[in-house]
Amino acid sequence: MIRFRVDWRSGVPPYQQIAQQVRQALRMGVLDVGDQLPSVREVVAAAVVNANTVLKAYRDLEREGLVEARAGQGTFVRARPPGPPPGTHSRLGRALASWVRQARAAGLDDEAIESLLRVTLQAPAEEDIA
Amino acid sequence: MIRFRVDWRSGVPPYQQIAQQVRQALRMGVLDVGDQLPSVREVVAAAVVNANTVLKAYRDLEREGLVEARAGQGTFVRARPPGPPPGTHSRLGRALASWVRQARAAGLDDEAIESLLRVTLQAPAEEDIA
Amino acid sequence: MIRFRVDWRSGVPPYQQIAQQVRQALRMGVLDVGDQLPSVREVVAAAVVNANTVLKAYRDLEREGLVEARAGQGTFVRARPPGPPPGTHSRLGRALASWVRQARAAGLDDEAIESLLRVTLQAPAEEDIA
Amino acid sequence: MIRFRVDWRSGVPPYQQIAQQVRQALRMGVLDVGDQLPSVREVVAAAVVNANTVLKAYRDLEREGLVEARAGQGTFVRARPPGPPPGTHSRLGRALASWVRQARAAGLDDEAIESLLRVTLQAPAEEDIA
DNA sequence: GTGGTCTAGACCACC
DNA sequence: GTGGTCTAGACCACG
Repeated sequence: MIRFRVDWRSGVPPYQQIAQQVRQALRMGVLDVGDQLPSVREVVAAAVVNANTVLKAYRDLEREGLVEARAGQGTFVRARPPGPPPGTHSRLGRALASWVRQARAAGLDDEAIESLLRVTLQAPAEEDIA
Repeated sequence: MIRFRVDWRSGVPPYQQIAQQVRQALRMGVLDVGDQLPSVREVVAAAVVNANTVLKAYRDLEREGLVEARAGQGTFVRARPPGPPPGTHSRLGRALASWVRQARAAGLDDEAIESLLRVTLQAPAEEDIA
Repeated sequence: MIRFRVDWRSGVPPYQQIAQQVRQALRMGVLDVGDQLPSVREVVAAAVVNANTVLKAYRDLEREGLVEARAGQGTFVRARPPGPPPGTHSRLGRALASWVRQARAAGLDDEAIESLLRVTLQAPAEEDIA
Repeated sequence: MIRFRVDWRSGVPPYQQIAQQVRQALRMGVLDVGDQLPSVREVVAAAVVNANTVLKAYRDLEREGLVEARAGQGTFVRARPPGPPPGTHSRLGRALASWVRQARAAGLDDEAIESLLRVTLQAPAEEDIA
C-alpha cells in the first residue's frame, strides 16, 4: 500500500504533494487501474496531515479523471496519466539512481541535487516564465 | 549578472525560489565571494516580483551568512555555502543533462522527471518526516 | 498572557522590540517551553501594530529556534534561550530596581539612565565595533 | 578626545547614537562648555560612518542648543543638558558598574542586561505607550 | 541611488 | 479560527 510523505519545509502545499505522489505511483506502476487508494483515515493515521488535506488531494485527482470515489467503499484508480509505460520509468529511474549515488558521493546534499535538476531542466528552454 | 526566474505554478513561494537560485549560483560558481547581487530594484524591474519579496529572499540569505547588505551600496556575497567546489557541480550537471535528454526523448515531461528524482532521493532513506 | 509594548520614539524597529520582549519573557520565566504566544491577531488588537510586523517578529524567533508556528493552531515556545535560569534574572532585577530608584531620585531621566548603562557596558571592552 | 562607537546591529540610527554619546559625555563631564567636538573628518576616519551621518548628529545637537558650529573653526559645546551635575553621574556609574559585574558573573550577556534594564524602567510606570 | 521598515489589504493553506 | 505569502505604496536612513 502506498504511503505518503509530506515535506513541510518545501513550501509546497501538502495536498499537492499527496496528489503528486499518487500520480507518480501511477506512472511508475506502483498503482494501477482498479487499485484502491488508502482511505482518508489511514492516511491521516500514517502521515501527519489533516483529513481535509487528504480529501482535497483526492478531489483534485478525481477532477483529473485519474481516480474515482465510490461512496461507502473508498477511492479507486480509474486511469493512468498520459505518458510512457511504467517500464520506461523504471529503466530511467535506475539510471537516475546511479547518478544520484555519484552526486552524493561527491558531497551534494538533496537540496543541491534538486537545485541542479531544476537548473538543468530550465537550461535549454529559455522562454516560458509567464 | 545573475537573472532570476520565478515559476508561479510550482506553489513554492517566490522569495524561496529567489534565495534558492542565489544558493545554486554560489554552488555552481556563477557567483563568488565579493560579487554584488542585483539590486532589489533591478530584480523588480527584470522579474515580475515585488520589492519586498526580493528583500525577504536577501534577508534570508543574510541570516544564513551567505550575503551581506551594505546600506546605500548593495548586497554582496560574503561566503560560499558548504559543499563541494563549483567544478564538481559542473561535472555532475553535464551527466545529469545527458540523462534528462534521454528522459525527455522517452516522453517524460518536467513534472514526471522531478517526481522521479524525488522518489529516487527518498528511496534509500525510508524514515519519517514530521 | 504576555502583552507587548512598542516604543515608537526609540528608533528601534517595532518587530525587533516584540521579539526582544519574547526573549526577555523567556529569560525571566514569564514564558516557558510549551506556552502559547498570543496570536498575531490578538497582538494586533492589543498593540497598535500591523499583522506583518508581528509576523516578522515571530518569524525571527522561529529562525532562532525559540518558538514554533503550528499552522492553524498558533505559535508555541519551543526552547529557552541560552543563559542563566529565571531565578537569577529575578534576583538581579531586584538589585537593579533598587539602583534605578536611586538614580531617579538623583534626577536622572530614563534616557540618562540608559546612556549610563551603555557606557558602563562598553567601558571594559575598548576594542572596535565594525 | 571623545571617540564614537556605532552599534550597527541595534537598529538605532547611527546619527542618533552619535548625538546620544555627545549628550552622555556632557552629563558625565567628559565634555564641558567651550570644548571642541571632533571634526566631521576625524569622526569619519575613526568610526566607520559617512560624513553626512556625523553632520546630521551635530545638526541635531545644535538644534537642541547644546553645541554651536563656528564656520571654519569647528563645533563647540555651548551648554550642558539639564540634569544633575557630573559628580552624581560618576557616583551612580560606579554603583551600576558593580551591579554589571555581578550580572556578568551570573552569566548574563549584554543583550540580557539591557533587556533587564528596559523591563525595570517600564515596570512601575504602566501608562504611556502612545 | 542603496537597502530597510511599516502599513493596508488581499488571498491561500491548514485546523 | 490559525499562520503565511504577496502586493502596493509610503517613508526613513545611508552613501
